[in-house]
Amino acid sequence: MFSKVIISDDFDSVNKSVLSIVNELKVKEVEQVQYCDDAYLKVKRALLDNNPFELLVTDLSYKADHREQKFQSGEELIKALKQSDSSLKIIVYSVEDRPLKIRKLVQELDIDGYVNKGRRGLVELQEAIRKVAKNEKYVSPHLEGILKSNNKIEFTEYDYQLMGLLSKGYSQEEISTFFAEKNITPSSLSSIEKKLNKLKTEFKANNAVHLVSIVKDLGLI
Amino acid sequence: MFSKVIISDDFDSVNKSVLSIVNELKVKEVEQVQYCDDAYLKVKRALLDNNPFELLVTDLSYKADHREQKFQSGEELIKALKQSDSSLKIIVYSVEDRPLKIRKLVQELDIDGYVNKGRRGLVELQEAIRKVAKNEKYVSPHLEGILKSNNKIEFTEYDYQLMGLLSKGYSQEEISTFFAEKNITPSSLSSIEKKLNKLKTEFKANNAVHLVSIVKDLGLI
DNA sequence: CTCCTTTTTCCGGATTTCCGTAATTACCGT
DNA sequence: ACGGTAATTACGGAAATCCGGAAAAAGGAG
Repeated sequence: MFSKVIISDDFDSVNKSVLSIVNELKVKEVEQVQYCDDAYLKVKRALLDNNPFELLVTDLSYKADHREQKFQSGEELIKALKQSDSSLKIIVYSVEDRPLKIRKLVQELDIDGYVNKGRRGLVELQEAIRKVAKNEKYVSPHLEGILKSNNKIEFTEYDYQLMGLLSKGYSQEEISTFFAEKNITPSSLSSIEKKLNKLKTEFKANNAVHLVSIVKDLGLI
Repeated sequence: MFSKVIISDDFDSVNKSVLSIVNELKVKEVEQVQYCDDAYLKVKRALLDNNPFELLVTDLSYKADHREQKFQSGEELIKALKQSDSSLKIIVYSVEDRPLKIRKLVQELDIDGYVNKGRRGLVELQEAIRKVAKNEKYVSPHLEGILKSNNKIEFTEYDYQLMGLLSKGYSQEEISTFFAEKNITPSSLSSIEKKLNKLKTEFKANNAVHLVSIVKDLGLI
């Protein structure tokens, strides 16, 4: 089992109960924070002190408040930490259950565990910590399926911008001139129509309104 | 202080820590549930047994799972309970921070307290319980402002349906025939255009896509 | 019932989106 | 440099939307 763990979650209600189940596991040293930046600083500090954390349990979304933050989300935090300290294990504990998001975390960012907050979230989290301590991976049982499904809809930076502008009320022509100004290709009205069409068939949308609605629900924009 | 309290939240992580802070308040009898239906049944049962609950602390959104539920949300639960037992005090403990939703709860459903889950949520919740026990009302400090602002955009059932269909990919003409079939007036294409226009100016939207995007962000659909 | 106001419907034209096809350009390997 | 393929752009017509104004219907007050 781990001997030094850090917990990061903005809600005190979650933080508190996660702390208690980590304590049940007889972890000697446990710290908890409510901001990504604090988590980052503590991990870095411990590393410099030659007494590094072995596990980070973190949420994904953090409410913004008066405190200015460098890292706005758990994902950013993880990216930064993965670069500097590859030995730190990471378990994400979040309500997020959208396939694309989770797949990105597990496959690209290579986290060690993903536990979905839910009715049995704490139980699963305890199980996850045990597994990860044994160098195994863990993903909430009801989510494992979605990682395997080769749902290979790829959503590029271009798509992201396009849908973003559309949802902000830009007409297709306005998007065209916008792209032209920023030297983003393709920028012609025709190309934008084509791209939109492709996205509409991919996401089975009837029209632009529907498409934006779907993409928002999937959390892609 | 209360002597009999029921806590309802689908996440075990939240449920657990809410329980602990209620216990700190020396409440004799505390029960907790993870489904709205269970909360309803327990409250009703206790009422019949002449040993009613005095306070309900509940979340608003409940994840659906395998168990079939009569009440899908905390709001539905509250509506039902308010009808049958007017003496039961209710505090909502939720991440929801959208003005319209909260105003509805506080003003229409007449709940006794609204605590926003956040970094100091538990502290606020304890304060809320103390106040409500003294027959006072409580709303999280940072949210009080939004209740006063006379932001009187009213969103009717008609608007709700209209925007819902639009976001599901219906064309305006399809919505027209749909309304005609269901005897929802006005149903003519022109009226729908007019209504849409009104909503567009109200929400400062450039077009239909923009409007749906805004309304989704506000949580109105 | 009559007058007046509001709501709903009808209508016409401008604009935008939608959709297929054709022309042009860019890219790549040989 | 050349041919071939893919990506981008251009274009034209149909459909949908956007936007006013006017007609018709509904509702309310006296």
